[in-house]
Amino acid sequence: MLTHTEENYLKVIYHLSQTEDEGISTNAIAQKIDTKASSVTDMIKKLKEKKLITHERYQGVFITTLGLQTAKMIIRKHRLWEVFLVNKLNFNWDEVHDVAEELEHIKSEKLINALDAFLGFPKEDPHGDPIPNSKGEIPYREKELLTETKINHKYMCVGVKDTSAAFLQYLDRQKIALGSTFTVLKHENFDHSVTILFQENELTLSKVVAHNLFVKKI
Amino acid sequence: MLTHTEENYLKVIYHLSQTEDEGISTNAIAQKIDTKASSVTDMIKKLKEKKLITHERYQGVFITTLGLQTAKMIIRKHRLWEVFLVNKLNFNWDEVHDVAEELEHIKSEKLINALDAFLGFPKEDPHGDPIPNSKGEIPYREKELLTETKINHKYMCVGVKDTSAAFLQYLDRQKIALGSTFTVLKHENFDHSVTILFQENELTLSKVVAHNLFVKKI
DNA sequence: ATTAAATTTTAGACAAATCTAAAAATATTT
DNA sequence: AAATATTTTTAGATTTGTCTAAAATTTAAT
Ligand SMILES: [Mn+2]
Ligand SMILES: [Mn+2]
Ligand SMILES: [Mn+2]
Ligand SMILES: [Mn+2]
Repeated sequence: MLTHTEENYLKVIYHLSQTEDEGISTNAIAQKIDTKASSVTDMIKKLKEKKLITHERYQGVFITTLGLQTAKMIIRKHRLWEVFLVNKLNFNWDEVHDVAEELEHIKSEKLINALDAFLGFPKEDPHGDPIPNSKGEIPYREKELLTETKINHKYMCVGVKDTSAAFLQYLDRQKIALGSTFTVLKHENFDHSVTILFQENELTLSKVVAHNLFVKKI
Repeated sequence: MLTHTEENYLKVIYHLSQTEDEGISTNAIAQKIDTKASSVTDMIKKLKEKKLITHERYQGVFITTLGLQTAKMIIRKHRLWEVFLVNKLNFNWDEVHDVAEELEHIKSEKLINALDAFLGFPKEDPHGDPIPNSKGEIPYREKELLTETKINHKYMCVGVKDTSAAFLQYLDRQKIALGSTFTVLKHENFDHSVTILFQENELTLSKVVAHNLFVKKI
């Protein structure tokens, strides 16, 4: 049985492993968890003891198959609870993260599977992130960043890379939501901003924004 | 901000206070929490420090107004989550307690009020226990134990005093649920069992059972 | 009113999760 | 290759919640 803290560390290690084939560094983990490297070293020993990760001194951390499976179950819970909050309790997509961060630690297989069924087995959370099924399988969905799109093609917004409240609220103000469709008009070479035709208006999105919006050609 | 443990202690103290006007003894708390008296003494100091209880050495514990209000909010959460599990996720009434024991510690005012609304502002949980509203007001409902009923009157089952899975499963086997109606036929003087006419059959319930069933005259 | 029994508190220890400061190992510059 | 900088680990301390064993206090019994 894992503590909340162990689960939070494992989730961070899982996410860092997604974009890194070398060992995950102590510092990288410390930065994500917002703690000290020495605390991470302590926790690494515990997770290693529980066979969730492997680790050699100074060599970085690798997640094991068990760790991977465990992490995916925590992420499954996090994302299902987010769907519940948005679809059933009318939370906005910028309000769900902190609560889901707590709810993801509730330990009941029956609960999470019943919740999954109650929500109609959703494939994605309110930020467009895929929800692992009860076996830990993650549904794949084609998507690319807005920065990588081709001009004069039509796209649909299918996810956000940055899930911070600040970014989500910015999108709300631009009326951009998951499912929004638009045509890419121009990629500005100078500042890498992207101009789109959205709801009959031209809208220019900065590189920061474009680089955090997942879209799909339609 | 209270820890899960502090909240669990406070809830136990609240419940013990309901049937006791003297101070709550260290041992009584220890027994409910399933811990040692010395641990309780330690926790008493913390709860006193936070003004949730008052305490003089060897004199037992009294809950304060702040402690009372805080306890009621935890109980509100516990019971609302139980309603959610039974009404929305199809849990049986004997399966909800342990999960609710975890869910009650999730800290979000918005969440619990949204859940309350989503459930249609229920007045009682799946065991017939009243749900405090957002102000901490507890709806009153007339009820008495089956042992205190009068013969030849009709009653409706409105609650259980013992909420253990074992008792709830016993009631399931007898087909007795909240809302069930019956006529009291006889109080047996010798063993204090109660015979009722329920669904056209005579059913004799032992003292233990009758003393844990709340009913209301109809 | 003593004595005996039960309850409650204190003292000291331990595991979990954190921190600071210092040491050890690795990586980067010159 | 040596010197310097960075990263990582260790050592030792702190807080929370728990425990055992012993002391203090209250309650019950003789
Ligand atoms: Mn979390
Ligand atoms: Mn999400
Ligand atoms: Mn609890
Ligand atoms: Mn209940």
